[in-house]
Amino acid sequence: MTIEEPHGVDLRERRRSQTRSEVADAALDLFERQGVAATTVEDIAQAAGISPRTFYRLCGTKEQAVLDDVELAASMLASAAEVDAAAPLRTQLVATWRGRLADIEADVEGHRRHLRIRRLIADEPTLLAAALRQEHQRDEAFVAALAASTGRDLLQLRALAEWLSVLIRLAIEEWLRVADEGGDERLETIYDRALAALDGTATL
Amino acid sequence: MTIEEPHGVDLRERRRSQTRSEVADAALDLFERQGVAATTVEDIAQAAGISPRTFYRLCGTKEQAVLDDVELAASMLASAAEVDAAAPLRTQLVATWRGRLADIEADVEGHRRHLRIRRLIADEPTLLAAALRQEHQRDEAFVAALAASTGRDLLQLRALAEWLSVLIRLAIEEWLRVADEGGDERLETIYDRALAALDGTATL
DNA sequence: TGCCTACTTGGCAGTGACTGCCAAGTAGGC
DNA sequence: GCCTACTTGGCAGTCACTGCCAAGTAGGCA
Repeated sequence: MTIEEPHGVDLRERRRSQTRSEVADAALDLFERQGVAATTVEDIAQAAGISPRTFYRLCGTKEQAVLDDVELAASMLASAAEVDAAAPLRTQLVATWRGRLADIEADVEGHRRHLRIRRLIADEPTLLAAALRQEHQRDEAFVAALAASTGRDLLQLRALAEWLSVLIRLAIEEWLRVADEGGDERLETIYDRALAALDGTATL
Repeated sequence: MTIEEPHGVDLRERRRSQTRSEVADAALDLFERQGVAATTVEDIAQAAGISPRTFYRLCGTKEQAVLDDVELAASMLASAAEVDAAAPLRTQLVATWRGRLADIEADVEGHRRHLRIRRLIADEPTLLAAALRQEHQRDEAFVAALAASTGRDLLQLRALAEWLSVLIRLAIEEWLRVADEGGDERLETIYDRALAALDGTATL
């Protein structure tokens, strides 16, 4: 069992994530064209050139097919690990994320895709539910990671995690809104506006 | 059409929500006993003495059967309408909700049920997804109501709504945690702790 | 009192998501 | 060129959910 580990893992893994992303493309396309409800798994599978059975093994559900790619999750966990437990947490995380969003914006191909998915999520209730759940899991993992690396009070960490999550969501949703109205405001600026809005909450 | 409106609407409505809550009880019971996945709609319908077809008309989905009852939604909208647009919003809303939570705690029968549902949500991914989606819709409606009654900047209102939503979620989840560990801390106190944690975020 | 009509209920049939199981490839490592 | 782990696809089954139609049911009215 363990002996065979280093077989062709990398190669197979690569192939796997290759088809995985082809499937995601096919799904995204069909969802945009016909809506999620009207798109069957068979449609997607056919468009991606695999069998429905394989689709399920690969993606689990229709929704996950387009959602898994929205991987801020890894970023979030990474930022939890990098944190300096002795210094102010919020400041560090806010700064980290400003950089992270700049990276996202820099990858034009990737962020265009990201926006397409976000738009879809906003329109499709079943996608929204799946996305929210994913986000929630991400937040929980984040809290766990923060707890591990800082050892602080759980309620406070939860508050911090949810707060940060709101900040990012606000920024990205505002980004989508701006983009859909033809604006070209930079993501970083939008992020700063979102931050200001969230902080301004105290005196609103 | 319009002539028949005042028929026996109230009476029928009453009957309807009567069976509706019987169904909810049956579902809650079965979910706790066997888990959501292992419980079929037919099980619930049978336990509630109705046909599956009627179940769907009444509840829409398995998950909604237990979720609809978690109606903080009305409260939230009400608090948006009551708001004094000239005074500081956050302060008003925080105060309103302290009272609202006190009411919830006062209704012992009701809050025990509420905790059961929350516990279930925490354990059952499919319920979680549905609950999150419901919460999201609630928040959007809240923003719309706030916008209507205050006319302030949308991004700020969104930030405020999400912030408040986090506060309430933190409080209720902490409440569940405390309850499950046998503590008997008052909900109001927990709410204050959650508020402090969320405010403390800025300097964490 | 008994009909009229709007509304409710339940059954039936159909679609499609998702799963476990089994058989047929396929591709590294010997 | 075989051996073996892993991948793929098909098949059958369960169950969520929907539209349609037929059979109640309960107020309101002659």
